[in-house]
Amino acid sequence: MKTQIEGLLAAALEALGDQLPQDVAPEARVERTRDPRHGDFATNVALALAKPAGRNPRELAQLVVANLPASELVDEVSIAGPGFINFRLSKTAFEQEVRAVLERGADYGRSASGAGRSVIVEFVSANPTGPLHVGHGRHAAYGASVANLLAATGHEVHREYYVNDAGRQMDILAASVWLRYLEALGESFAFPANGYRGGYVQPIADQLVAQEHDRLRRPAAEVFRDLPPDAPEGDQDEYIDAVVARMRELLGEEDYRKVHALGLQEILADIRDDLAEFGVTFDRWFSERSLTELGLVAECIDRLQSDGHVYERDGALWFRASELGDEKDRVVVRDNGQTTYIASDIAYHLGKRQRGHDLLLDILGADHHGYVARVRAGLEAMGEPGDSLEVRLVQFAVLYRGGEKVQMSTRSGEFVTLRELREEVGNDAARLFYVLRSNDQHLDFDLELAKSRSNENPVYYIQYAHARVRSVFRQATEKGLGWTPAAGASGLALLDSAHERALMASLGRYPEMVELAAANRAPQNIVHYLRELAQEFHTWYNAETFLVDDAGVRAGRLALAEATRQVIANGLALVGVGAPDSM
RNA sequence: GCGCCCGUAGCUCAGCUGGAUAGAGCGUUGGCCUCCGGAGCCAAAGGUCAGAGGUUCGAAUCCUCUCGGGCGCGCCA
Repeated sequence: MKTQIEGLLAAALEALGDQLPQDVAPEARVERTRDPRHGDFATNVALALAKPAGRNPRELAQLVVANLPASELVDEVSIAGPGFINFRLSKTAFEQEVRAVLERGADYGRSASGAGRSVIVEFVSANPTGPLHVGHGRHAAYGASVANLLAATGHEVHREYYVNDAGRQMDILAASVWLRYLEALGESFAFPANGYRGGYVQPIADQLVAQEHDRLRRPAAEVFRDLPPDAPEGDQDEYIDAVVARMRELLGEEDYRKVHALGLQEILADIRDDLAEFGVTFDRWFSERSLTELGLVAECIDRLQSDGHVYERDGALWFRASELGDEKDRVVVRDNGQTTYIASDIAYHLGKRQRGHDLLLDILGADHHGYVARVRAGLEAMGEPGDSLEVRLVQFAVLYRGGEKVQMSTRSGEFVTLRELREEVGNDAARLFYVLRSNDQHLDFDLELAKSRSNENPVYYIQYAHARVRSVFRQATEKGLGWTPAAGASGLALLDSAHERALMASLGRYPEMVELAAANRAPQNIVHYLRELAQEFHTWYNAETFLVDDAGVRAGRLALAEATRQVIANGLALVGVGAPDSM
């Protein structure tokens, strides 16, 4: 609808030709009005052009209006306030839009505005050292919704999970698995303070027992001989690193790798299943280790070196990030010869560009904001545009049960997992609650509210509207009242209540909402829109009976109801929430 | 100390990249089922958009400062 108005306006400006400044000011736009008394759409072109044209805005507005081509879509054009041009659309325009919803079905709201643009969305990317917790759930829901929005607007979208399988945390996981294995075989000792103590480690250790029996068993006395003290007397980090080193020494690299791989494989499988059940899938799980194994990190460092972007100091190799917008220079190769995560990240992001993606969209935790300048500097050093990287930060989610905050601590292994949350409140409620708030706003996630079956809960409120339409159609069938889209389309002309007109107008806004939400990476726009749409539907439902005797009116009302259902279903799909036939 | 994010109704939050009289939900108060699903609807009350400057036809929105909250500032990822 908006595009059609823009078309009319463009024609008018064209007709005026050189009577106006050549360049239409970029801030000149066609927008929805907020107040229905101002019609349906308004444009500020006259205001925007007044200054460059050196003319009175109202006078300009009259000129524009006089040159607007006639259209059956517009009932009235008026000039208001300082020089706004208001358009009141015709009933025909609204009916046409409802027909478009019925014709395009699940495709209604999709556009090609992003066609030809390839976006790689990286999200979740949680360390595979344990199950996902509720914070990761927010990343998953947000990232998946944004990816859906981009796909719906025609972008070519690639979803990726970066697997941090190369770092120290993974070594600690391997050690934790092995120690639980030793315990299972009867060794006894104090579990390291900084090891992974969560219950999920045990089944992996048990599997190791089943596979290897006691082949990897070593006496505890040998394992812990002459290690530095653990916390609280000593340093827990130093201690756990010593345990890892001892493990590698006692098992040898091959068997060490075996345990490491088992831990990684099991936890990743769990994460993958968890996300899949949550409706979140990836096109690729990208291994950090593969970057090193394929020599891409080394290649990247070579390039930095030959282009003069690095220097040596204190035995380490430093990247001149501060010359490219970062706060300080960063170590890419440590004094022990190991590359740092920054080197991997640069290689990884460069690879994303080399794979042909125009936009690299990273969804990261708010605590990673310092990382942005680093990677951007890296991309620029590699000759890639810094603005090809876009980062959206997701703020923390805090769980509440009723009014009580649910305490969590990763350290003790006492955190609520995403799986537990999903089992408690259901996937639909979880998906919707996670994207209800703007990503850069802290989220208070109330478990009781998410479970409640009342109008406090937007999930049920929106789904209920969808189910109600289905129910009405079931009733119609039972009463032997048939309905066809064709009959519905012609029946629309018979609808003229304020509720019906308002509902039609809201349906027509959907494509703009998708466009907007995609551009702003703001799935909450869709949720809020759906809530309003459901509200208008419920209001209409209470005010009017659909299954009336007059076949024409009945067909029209069913058409409008069906179109509403379709848009609700389309919108819910974007945020990964189901549209049930009954509840 | 420096950097990033946030501050909107009693509570939880929207606010369409600067538009016309700032909106929802909950909560509070008062109404609506012989009728397609009451998991619903209608109505009322509730605001110095943290504060102060600035930019302009026009600011919750953009800029500066102040106050308050969160998060960063490793040869960890």
